[in-house]
Amino acid sequence: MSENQAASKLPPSLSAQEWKLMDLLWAKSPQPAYDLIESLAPREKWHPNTIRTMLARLVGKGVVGIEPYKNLYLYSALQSREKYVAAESGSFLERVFGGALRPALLHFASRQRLSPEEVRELKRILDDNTDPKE
Amino acid sequence: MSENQAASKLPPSLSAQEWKLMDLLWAKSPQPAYDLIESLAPREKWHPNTIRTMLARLVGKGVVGIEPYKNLYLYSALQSREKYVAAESGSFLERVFGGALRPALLHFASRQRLSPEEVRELKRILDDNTDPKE
DNA sequence: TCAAACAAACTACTAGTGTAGTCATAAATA
DNA sequence: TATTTATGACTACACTAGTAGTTTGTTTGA
Repeated sequence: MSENQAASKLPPSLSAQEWKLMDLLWAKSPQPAYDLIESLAPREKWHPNTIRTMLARLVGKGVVGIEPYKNLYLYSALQSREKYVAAESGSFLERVFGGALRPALLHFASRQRLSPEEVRELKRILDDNTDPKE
Repeated sequence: MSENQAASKLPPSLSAQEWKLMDLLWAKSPQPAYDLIESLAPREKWHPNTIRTMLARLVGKGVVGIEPYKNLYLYSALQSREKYVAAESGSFLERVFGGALRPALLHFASRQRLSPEEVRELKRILDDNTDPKE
């Protein structure tokens, strides 16, 4: 089996918990386990070892990199957040909306009151997004 | 333990596979296992028993109802699809976009070329959605 | 120098999911 | 009626994730 799935098109999916950990690494990499534990343990009420185990598993999956530094290890995100956002969005779209973007947008847009400013921004995005040729 | 989680605010989450099964039940309920197997087994290449097991588990979770009919059972979706769409959308938003709707919308809107008509429709949705007071 | 404290590694246990095999029973058919 | 077949129930097994305990090695202050 291939050890390095890091560069694969299909990144191993992340659980909700793993997202929380990864978010820290996406915000700052590399970091020692200690810092991650300090941030997450109280907030999520996780045991330090829980976080270490998660880290080890993410390293095993090739999602997180590990490098020795002094007497400990530094961990870093190997995959871009964007990649995961795209992958998750895709699988979400597929699962829930059968892959159709429009119903998803409609759902999200109608899910919450948007401020006029947000609406304006979205419209601008929509305009930019429209294929000018048509 | 409570047997009836059916009416709970937090429906048990569905896996991607379970969504596929539920989509059939959302399209038509009730249905005998046979019909579901006939639809899914070839398309998904699942063993009939796999589908029966999934059904049994969904029944156990209170997501699917079961009623005897002649010499077999009919299964039906107990939860509305909308409820699951909302729940999944919420957890997706939370996980990937930290619960913030706007970045999610931006992401989706910029994810794909939209046709002018789609853009128009979305704008209309946005207009309808805007709080008129502000 | 010796013990406390921390890092890392290893181990463990549960619940859920994917996937199906096996068994019992009932129904249909040769 | 004896046999095949369809249904449903029960059992199984691997894998992952959540969650942490245990062990061991290392660092460092008393």
